Parts: sequence; structure tokens; C-alpha cells
Amino acid sequence: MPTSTAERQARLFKALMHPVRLQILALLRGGEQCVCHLEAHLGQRQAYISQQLGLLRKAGLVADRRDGLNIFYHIACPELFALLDLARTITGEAGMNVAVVPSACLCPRCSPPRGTPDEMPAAKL
Amino acid sequence: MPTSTAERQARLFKALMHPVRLQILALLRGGEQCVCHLEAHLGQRQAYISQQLGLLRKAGLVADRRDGLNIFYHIACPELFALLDLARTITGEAGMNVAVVPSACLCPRCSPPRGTPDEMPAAKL
DNA sequence: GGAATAGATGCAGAAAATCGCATATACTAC
DNA sequence: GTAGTATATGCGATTTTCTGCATCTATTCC
Repeated sequence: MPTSTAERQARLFKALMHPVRLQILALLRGGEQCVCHLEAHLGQRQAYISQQLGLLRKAGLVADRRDGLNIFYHIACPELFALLDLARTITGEAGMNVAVVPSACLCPRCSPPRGTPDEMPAAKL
Repeated sequence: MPTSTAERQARLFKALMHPVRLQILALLRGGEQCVCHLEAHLGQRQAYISQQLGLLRKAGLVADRRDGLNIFYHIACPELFALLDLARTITGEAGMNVAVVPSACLCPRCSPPRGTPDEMPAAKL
């Protein structure tokens, strides 16, 4: 294997070597998410999440889309799903399927204007 | 995804994030290799190779077997092959098959007491 | 036993990643 | 225009990784 190939692969793995970034990717498997959603789920502050997202973006693993004030992130290359599944197989938790717990995020996606506002904390605006 | 799961995955990727370690794994795809072979192929000194091997060993990705003075390393979990293939797909060189150039390693495996030492089976990457 | 060879390990300076904080940018509402 | 919200970025201190050097262990041969 030429050095350049190894280095390109190394860059990919380097982007994946951080627990918070892996958790972000896991959350994005359920579809695109805005930053405030990730912030609420992971219990980390906005600037921190944004920094990790910036790294993933620079690695080409995620892409963003702006919708008004919110910016929604989604996984950029589909092969990543298989890669993460394989990684879980190797680390010995292949069968684990963790349900994404909805949290009290008030962004349009997390609390859409449905008919029953009692299920969701009323978004003041 | 719980934090512990993410951390275990992160440790796996952390072991894979280094170009030299990826090159070692690529060489091991052709079968088990002794340290001096890796040393000759990668153009790195023995202590350096040994240190990277120690990391891969601690991560459970490779295992070793002693045979006299030589210690032969081989890949410990077969799923790693698929993982590395997928990584190459993502980095955009899926089809590349690089032949390993035989080098002047004098260990029993590299130069067995055959009739013609100049012809060596080219390891498939 | 000693010498030679293959490989592993410990240490230290350099390089890079982590993570907090403050601030900057982009958009919306008024 | 100003104010407010959602997200991004730059800086700095701390921690981790990298990598060379010297040294140590294990095995074989004499």
C-alpha cells in the first residue's frame, strides 16, 4: 500500500476516533438533525458540538443544509453506515440497537406544530 | 448510542488512525509476517515497528506467534479485512490493488532455502 | 557459561488533539 | 436600523500521541 493511500485512510479513521463524533454520527443515522437537537441529546454545549461537526464536515463525512435559523446536518456518504456497523461487530456489540430518546429540543424539527400541543412543551415565539 | 459503546468504537478507530499501522495491516493481509519483514518493507527501524505492533496487539487487532528467534504477526479478527475495504471505498480507491514489492529481508520466511531466492511470491494487498 | 540475533520496552522532546471560553457570523423579527 | 436566536470560529491551556534513542528480554548457537 502506498503511503498516500494509507494516509488518506488514516485521515478517515482519525475523524472517527472520537466518542462524541461517533455519537453524533449515530444520531444522524435517524435522519438529518439540527445542531440544537444534537446539543440536547449529547448534553454538550453548542460550541463544542459545532467544533466536532466542523471536523466531520471537513472530513467529508457529514454535510449541512440551512433552513432559516437552523442548520441541519446529515451523513454525506452512505458507506459510513456499513463501516460503523462493522466496527460494532468488531468491538462485540453487533446486535445492539439503541433507540434514540427524544429530548426537549424546541427546534422546528424536534417540536413540529402538530395538533396536540400538550405532548410537547409549548414553544414560545 | 451509550457513551461506553462510542468509546469502545473510538478505541478501535484510534488504533487504525496511523498510516504506518495501516500499512502493517495491509502487509499482514498476505499472511503472517515476521517483524524484520515489516521492517524491510516499510523502511522503518525495528523499535518503531515493534512499538506500532504493540499498539495493534493491545487493541486486539493482531496476534503473534514465536518461532525460534522470529516472531510472526497475523491479523487477529477477520472482520478487519472488510472494514479496511470499506474504508478504501469511502476514500475513493476501492479498486486499487497494489502489489507488494519483495525486499531484501533475510528472515526464514522471506528467503526460504529454495533453489532460486530471486523469485518470491508477490503478496496480494 | 558467553556472544549474537530478533524483538520489546521505557523515556523524553516534538507535534497534534482536546476542550473550555470568548467572540464572530448569519438569519429573523421588529 | 436594533435586538435576539442559532451556529461557527479563534485562541489558549491541558492532555495525548508521535517518534527517535537507548536499553532490556528471549532465544539460539558455540
